[in-house]
Amino acid sequence: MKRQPVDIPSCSNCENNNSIFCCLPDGELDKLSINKDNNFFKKGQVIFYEGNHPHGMYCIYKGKVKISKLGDEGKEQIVRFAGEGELLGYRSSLSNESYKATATAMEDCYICHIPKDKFSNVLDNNSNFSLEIIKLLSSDLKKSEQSLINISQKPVRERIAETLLNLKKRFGYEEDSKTLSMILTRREIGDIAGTTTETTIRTLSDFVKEGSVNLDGKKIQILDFNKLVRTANIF
Amino acid sequence: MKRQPVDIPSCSNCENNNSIFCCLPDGELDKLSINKDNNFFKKGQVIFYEGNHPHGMYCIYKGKVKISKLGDEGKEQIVRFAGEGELLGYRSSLSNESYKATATAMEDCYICHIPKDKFSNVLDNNSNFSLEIIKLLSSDLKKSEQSLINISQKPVRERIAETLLNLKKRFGYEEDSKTLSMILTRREIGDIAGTTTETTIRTLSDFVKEGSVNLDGKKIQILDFNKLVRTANIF
DNA sequence: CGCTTAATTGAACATACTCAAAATTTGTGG
DNA sequence: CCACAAATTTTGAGTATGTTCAATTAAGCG
Repeated sequence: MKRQPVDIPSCSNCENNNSIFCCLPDGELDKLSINKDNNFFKKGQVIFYEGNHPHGMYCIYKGKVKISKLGDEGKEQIVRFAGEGELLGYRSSLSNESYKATATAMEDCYICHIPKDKFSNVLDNNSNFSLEIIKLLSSDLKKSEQSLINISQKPVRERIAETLLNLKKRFGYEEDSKTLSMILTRREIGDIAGTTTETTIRTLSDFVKEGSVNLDGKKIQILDFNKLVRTANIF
Repeated sequence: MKRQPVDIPSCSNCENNNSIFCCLPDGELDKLSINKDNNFFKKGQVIFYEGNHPHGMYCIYKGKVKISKLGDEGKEQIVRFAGEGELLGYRSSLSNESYKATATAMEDCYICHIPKDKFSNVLDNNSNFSLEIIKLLSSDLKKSEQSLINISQKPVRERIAETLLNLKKRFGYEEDSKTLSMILTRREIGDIAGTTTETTIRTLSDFVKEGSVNLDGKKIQILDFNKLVRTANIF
């Protein structure tokens, strides 16, 4: 597979305006653009590793990324996903710490890198932007605490159902309005839900038997959304 | 039990200088003090409930507080503890959201309340302070993600051992240099480690048999710290 | 195609939970 | 300070959920 050449616009012309930068005036955005560079990552490639040191932060221009941590026995736990317009690695960079997780490209990605000092400078001079970062962190923390309580207290069956629903909410369907557009291995689904590959497979095949889901290789179709909500036991 | 009258100093004279406010110049600290008020909470009383709405943030002047969330079946998960000089409820307040957890006094507490607008104002005008808040959130998020992976991947025995070690690190020993100064019920220890009361009791009594711990009612003495570290399987 | 990786299935097993009952501790009012 | 009620701790037995390990089949990729 060859790298597809892509023209990367300046931050102020970036079409990913769902991003956290939208609260910044154009002048400030341009400051970020000055030293940014754009990198191509092929599907499966690692953007940064847990334990290594950051020199700035990444912003996804195109593609999807998984953020994961490694447990003691080498088992992976997927912490979250990041999509277009989202930031990666800014926490470690701002706190001057090593990366606390590994970021891996889930598909071919174009990802901009912004040097730490530029980012810090903009942060210092725009309290609105600081507040956005604080809100972002709060939101991530909320989700992490919710995952904690889910994994701690809910049975695997409910967690896997909820994982499918979250994938739907986060990345939506393909054109057929039922196939999850995020393609994951069974192991990765288990790594989100906090269970083994085998249990994931068995549970998914239960869902098929029950008619809430259809499987076509790695493609997962949600046939009965409400049933899956009931299975997930969400209120 | 009667409320003990206590003189609460202005924030700039507060002896809890381990707090996040230390990066602020005195003038700014005084702004926070203007509208703050101090409240007494008896052991066991709730400072705020998950789901309710914040009007500002709390700063602990004296005492210890537990932060917990309720799972679907009503089982509690203790998310973290907060001690003197630490902030509570600032996330929800800054994000204009309801509280995502419940805060309960673990002992008699004096806790200051600072109105939202004062806090926001100081945040807007002190980028150092914003950065401190960002670092604080990053640190909480890091811990939450670590707990997630622990609960997901480690056996109960290791988690309970690690819980004891964390209680030691966080709150230290009494004068005898071996009794944990944080007193918890067996249920609460389980609510941290993500397990049941019965399993907690059985595991603690295993530790006693193995000589790493001694139990005296709710008081827990750590007899062999290194053994406990090995049990916790921490590197 | 051939090779590597992923998915699937089965059976045995272990960890930790549930439920029930008894013993102990703690808190409170008199 | 005591007595009683309430809460907590403890123990036991049975059990379910989910893991582990091994073997087979299918899919993806160069």
